[in-house]
Amino acid sequence: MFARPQVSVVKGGLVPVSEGSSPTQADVATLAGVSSQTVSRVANSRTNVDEATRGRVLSAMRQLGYRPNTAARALATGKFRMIGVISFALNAHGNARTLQAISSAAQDSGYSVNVIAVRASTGGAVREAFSALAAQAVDGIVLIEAQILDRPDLDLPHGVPVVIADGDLDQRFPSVDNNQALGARAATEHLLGLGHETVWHLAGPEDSYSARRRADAWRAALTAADAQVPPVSHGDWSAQSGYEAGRSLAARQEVTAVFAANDHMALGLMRALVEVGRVVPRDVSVIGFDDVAESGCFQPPLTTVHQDFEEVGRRCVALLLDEIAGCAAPGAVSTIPMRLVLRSSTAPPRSAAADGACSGPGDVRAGAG
Amino acid sequence: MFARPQVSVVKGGLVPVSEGSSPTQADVATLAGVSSQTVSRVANSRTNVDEATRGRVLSAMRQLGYRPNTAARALATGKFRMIGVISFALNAHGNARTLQAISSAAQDSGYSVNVIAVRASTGGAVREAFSALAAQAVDGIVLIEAQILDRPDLDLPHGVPVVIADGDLDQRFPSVDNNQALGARAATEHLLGLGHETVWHLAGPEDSYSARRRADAWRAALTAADAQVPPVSHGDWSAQSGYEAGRSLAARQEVTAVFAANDHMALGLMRALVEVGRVVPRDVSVIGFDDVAESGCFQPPLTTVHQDFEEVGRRCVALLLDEIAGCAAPGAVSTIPMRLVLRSSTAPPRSAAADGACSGPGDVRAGAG
DNA sequence: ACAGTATGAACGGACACTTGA
DNA sequence: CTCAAGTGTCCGTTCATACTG
Repeated sequence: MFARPQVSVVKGGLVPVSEGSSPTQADVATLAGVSSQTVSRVANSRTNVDEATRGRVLSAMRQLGYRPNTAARALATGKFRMIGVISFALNAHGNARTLQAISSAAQDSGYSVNVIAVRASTGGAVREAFSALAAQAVDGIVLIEAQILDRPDLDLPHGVPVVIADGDLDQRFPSVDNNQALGARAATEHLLGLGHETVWHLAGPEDSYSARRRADAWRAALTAADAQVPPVSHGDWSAQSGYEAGRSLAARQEVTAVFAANDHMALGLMRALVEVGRVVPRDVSVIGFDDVAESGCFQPPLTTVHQDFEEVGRRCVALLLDEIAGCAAPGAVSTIPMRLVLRSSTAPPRSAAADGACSGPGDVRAGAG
Repeated sequence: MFARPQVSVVKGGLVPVSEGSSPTQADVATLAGVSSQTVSRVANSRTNVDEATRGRVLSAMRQLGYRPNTAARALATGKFRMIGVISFALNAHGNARTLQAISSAAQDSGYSVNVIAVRASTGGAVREAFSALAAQAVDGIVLIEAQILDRPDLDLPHGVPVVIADGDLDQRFPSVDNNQALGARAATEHLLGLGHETVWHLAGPEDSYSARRRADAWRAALTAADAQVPPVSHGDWSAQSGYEAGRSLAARQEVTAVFAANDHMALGLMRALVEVGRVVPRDVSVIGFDDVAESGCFQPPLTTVHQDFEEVGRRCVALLLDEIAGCAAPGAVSTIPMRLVLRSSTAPPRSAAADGACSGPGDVRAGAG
């Protein structure tokens, strides 16, 4: 029972303790002349503290630059006030915007955000990310872009609240979704409405739920309109992949309208069309998906489907916080509407005006497959 | 000294404790038949544990799905194994990529990442973000895009290791930088080398260090080549702003070469040029900055300066970890090289072949200012 | 009695010592 | 005397409970 070695002794007077390490509740208490218990009450804005006392404590806190130690608080309460976000490719446009929104919303609710960028989609990496880092110091988890869940071996730890953004297929978790089907249908119907006999589709990767949902809706819209369903090409969301897939599309004279699963692939496709001398939208109409900020400056400005990623992020946080609070709706799906943004990359098919000149299959350059 | 209420009693046998809450060190200890101290030793891979014992503990941990409680560990060690990242606009291309890289690198070193997206650049918001959230549960901080630091009233908390990515001007903190000057100079010299009399500049926002550095290097390159320095226009990095600023540029017949401070503004500029019927690169050469993934699919494919954001992220983490470890180099600046990517948006000026036809100032549409 | 405030035990782990071979 | 394992107390907060005026 000697003098405790660590705690700086401020017995004497009102010397502000300003050593290297941050001040503790006890330091504040000493300075304010109250017990640390009272400081805790003030820090958590409890009721039963005298106004004058509260004021003293508050000013002591300010003077010392006191910040409650989150680790200690977390240990004591079992709550971390932190949400985890797991995502592939944070640099992907939509994911980045969603993350930004999540971060803002979390801050507003006094939560901080722990991001994990999963590099490979190897099941192990995801699970490890999940359990190792997130499950521990986090009150809940948002999973963005969840082809992750595709692999059935990935059992998410139960007990930890989870929300899936844009990717769930089963109903195990609440999820927030852009209304992909609505958007894709609107896009397809827009092109059909312009008079195109059918609409081709440049889809996203096969293991992406978003991509799959867009493709399904496209197919359904075509079928509903009694239009033929052409074979789909797949890209990986990148402009480059859109260009590569676009070359075959561009070579087929019968292609007059293409719905690309995102704006960047649409850009690549348009590049491919330019290269073979087909002009958009005169010869081929192109429609994108996402409405990335710069799509209005594409050449030509791209007609596309606008997604509200900010709203997705906000709702994810709201849902997750509900789950954390205990008022969980197990399979709740929150759906965000999308809208078509009309610009200049779509038009009625040329054939509507003058047909006939269309040369036969001899003109087709790439493989007929 | 009654039975402790919380800790589940596993006295009897080897019943795996699988209640709702996660197992503790003590649970593992009980199951393995050792003291919790030994479990701690195994968890931290200390040497002085018998191999057989270690094995027993390890299997007990596995059986229980034990994960050390990060809060408790942080409280005991004073280390959080977490780095904070503060950034404006996470959705901005470069920032997102840097964050992605930071996240990967941090994971590799066993750190997790706490992101804070600062919404407004109001000094208060930043400081609050900084001290309130980050300074607390974090071992160090990476600041991305630091016009933040511009305001002198923002005193970063001392004691917390900080690294600045792409934005420091003073030498208070170690920083990692793309070699903006090199890239901007290369871009300018490339255009000059093609025979353009001078190069115009579409700069980024005035309060961005990156933008400023690029503009400075452009100016220096011009001066070094005895070329006139035209007035600069400013955008906000967005394609839209590039378009708006680009309209004045496009209207001036004397503009034959423009260096845009990023690819998206270059895209907007090209759009503006198209609208007045000037073709790139025949009438005007355009060069961008960033080399965003899709710039090769622009119309025409954009010549630009490639930035290695991944390397920036990696180095930020490395530097920060050094600082945390104590081997800090106060004003260390780590610079990443950039390289020019030649595509199809630049060419010798048209006047080099045939001039004369250039109509006078009467043709200029927008204000001459 | 009642308002406020002080007290001591967790929370789960790490570490400096101490003890047992 | 060395190496394995155990004991005790602290990290900074919260919370239930006991205590003052």
